[in-house]
Amino acid sequence: METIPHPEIDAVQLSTVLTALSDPTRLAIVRRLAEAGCEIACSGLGDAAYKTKLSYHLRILREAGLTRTRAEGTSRLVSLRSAEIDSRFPGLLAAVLRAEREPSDLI
Amino acid sequence: METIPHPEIDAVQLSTVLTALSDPTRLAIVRRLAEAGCEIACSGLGDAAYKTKLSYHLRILREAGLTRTRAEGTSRLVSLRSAEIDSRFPGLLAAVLRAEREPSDLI
DNA sequence: CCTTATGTTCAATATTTTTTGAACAAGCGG
DNA sequence: CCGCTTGTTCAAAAAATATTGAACATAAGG
Repeated sequence: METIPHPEIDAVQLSTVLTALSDPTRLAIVRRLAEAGCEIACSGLGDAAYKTKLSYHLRILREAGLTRTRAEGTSRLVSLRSAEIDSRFPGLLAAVLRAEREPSDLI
Repeated sequence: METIPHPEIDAVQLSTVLTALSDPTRLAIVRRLAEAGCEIACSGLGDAAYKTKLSYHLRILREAGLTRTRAEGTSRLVSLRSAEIDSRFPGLLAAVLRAEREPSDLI
C-alpha cells in the first residue's frame, strides 16, 4: 500500500536537490544512506529524541526526489535513489559524497 | 588594492557552496560566468533595476568561495573560481553546470 | 569642481525554513 | 482489546534568508 508520494525523477529540479543537500542534517542522512547502500528505518537515521525533526527532514529529502520511503509494518524504510539521481544529474551525487565529511554534519 | 575579502579555498564548506548554488538567481549567475569563462562586470550579470539584490547575491557567492571579485575603476569584475572549486570538490561544479538550465532560472 | 555611472551598505520588511510540542495513526505482541 | 513502538501531522514560535529603498562611496569624464 504505497500511499507515500514520490516525485518522478524527470520532474526533479536541480535547485530543489541542491537545497535539500545543503542542510548538514540532511547531508548526513544522505551520507549514511549512501554508505549503507540499502534501506534503513527512520530509527536508524536519527536520534529518537528528535523524531519530528527527522520526519521533517526526511520529507524534504523525499519530496526533493533524493530518497524513497516505503512503509513496512510500523516502520518506514528509507533508501537513496542513487541511480535515478545519477541519471538525472550525472556525477552530482558522487561529487557531493566524495567531499570529505565536515564536523558540522550531524543528525 | 584588494580590499574585498575572499575565503581561502580550503576553508570553503560543502554545505555553504550547496546553499549558494541552490538559489535560482545565483545559479543563473554562476552559469553565465561559467559560459563566459572570464571576468564579467556586475552590470553584465543582472538588471540595473535590482542593483542591491544583485549585490546581495554576489556577496553570497563570493563569501561561499564560488566567485572572485576585483575592483577595476568604478566597476567590479566577477569571475568563477572554477579550478579552485574543482580541486576542493572534484566534479561538483561540472555536474551542476551539466544539468540543463531550468525555466525558473533568472537574474 | 560637478555630474554621472557603478556598486555597496544599512535598516526595515517580507518570506521561507527550521524547530518544538501536543495530538494522532496504525501495526504488533500479549 | 490494550499498551507499546514507530512515525506523522498540525500549528505556533524561532531563526535564517531574501527583498526593498534610501543614503553613501568612489572613479571617470567633462
